[in-house]
Amino acid sequence: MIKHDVESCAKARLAIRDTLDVVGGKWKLVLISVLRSGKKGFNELAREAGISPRILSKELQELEMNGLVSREVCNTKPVTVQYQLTPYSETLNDVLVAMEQWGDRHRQKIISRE
Amino acid sequence: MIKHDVESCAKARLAIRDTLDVVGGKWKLVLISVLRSGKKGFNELAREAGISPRILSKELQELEMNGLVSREVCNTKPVTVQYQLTPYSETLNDVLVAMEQWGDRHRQKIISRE
DNA sequence: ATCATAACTATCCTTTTTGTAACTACTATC
DNA sequence: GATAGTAGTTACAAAAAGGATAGTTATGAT
Repeated sequence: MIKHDVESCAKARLAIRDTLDVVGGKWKLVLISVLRSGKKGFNELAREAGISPRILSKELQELEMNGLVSREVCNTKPVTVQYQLTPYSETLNDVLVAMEQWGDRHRQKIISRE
Repeated sequence: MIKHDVESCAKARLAIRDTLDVVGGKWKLVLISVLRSGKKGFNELAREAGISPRILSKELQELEMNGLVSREVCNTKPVTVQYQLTPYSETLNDVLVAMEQWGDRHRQKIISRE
């Protein structure tokens, strides 16, 4: 059960702001979602997510700083870099799942009433 | 269990984008969170959320358009308006709760390692 | 030597978002 | 009449976010 008094709501607001600070914005959750299908290279990620390199680079750095994504440089012919989710990123599963489900159902709702 | 193949991930990304379109941004979820403690007037909401009237007005309109908040004009001495969550907004509970918990735990994590 | 690929970075620019401050309309009170 | 409270709106400015394009470094293939 969730409390709705003034004090607990202030806490809730703070927590939501914190979450938004880390995974808010247009790309963070999308990138995490993409990375759930396995580690990816930079360009691969850019293609799959439909994001420009400049933004991708910035977003990945932020995700890395927050411990959600790890960057691994591989000693391949042309140096490649692999990005993958960290174990800590799994703590976001509930958020991810909740948003996926809600988005899906909301879309159904919109479509069905047109 | 969650699938991670290319196809289901594309769907997941779409759903996440949809969700972000509706409740993304700096204020939407915060306002919903504030409104969970009961119906509020315009200025009351502005004060509690720390948001300027201009933004508040815009955000409330969008929330209303998406069926998450309802606006009720009351016939009081100075006309007052009550904003409150709709039943449909309850479908966001999982998202809200997940984000509140994650934000809270993430904060703990950050604090404890400083 | 030239071209291609991977992973970025730099520059420039546009759009979106957010904020400030002032102002409107209406009523009630001092 | 002046002032205050409610619910906004308007005009303007600043900042943040996002995007397009080209360039850089490094390596290997042709």
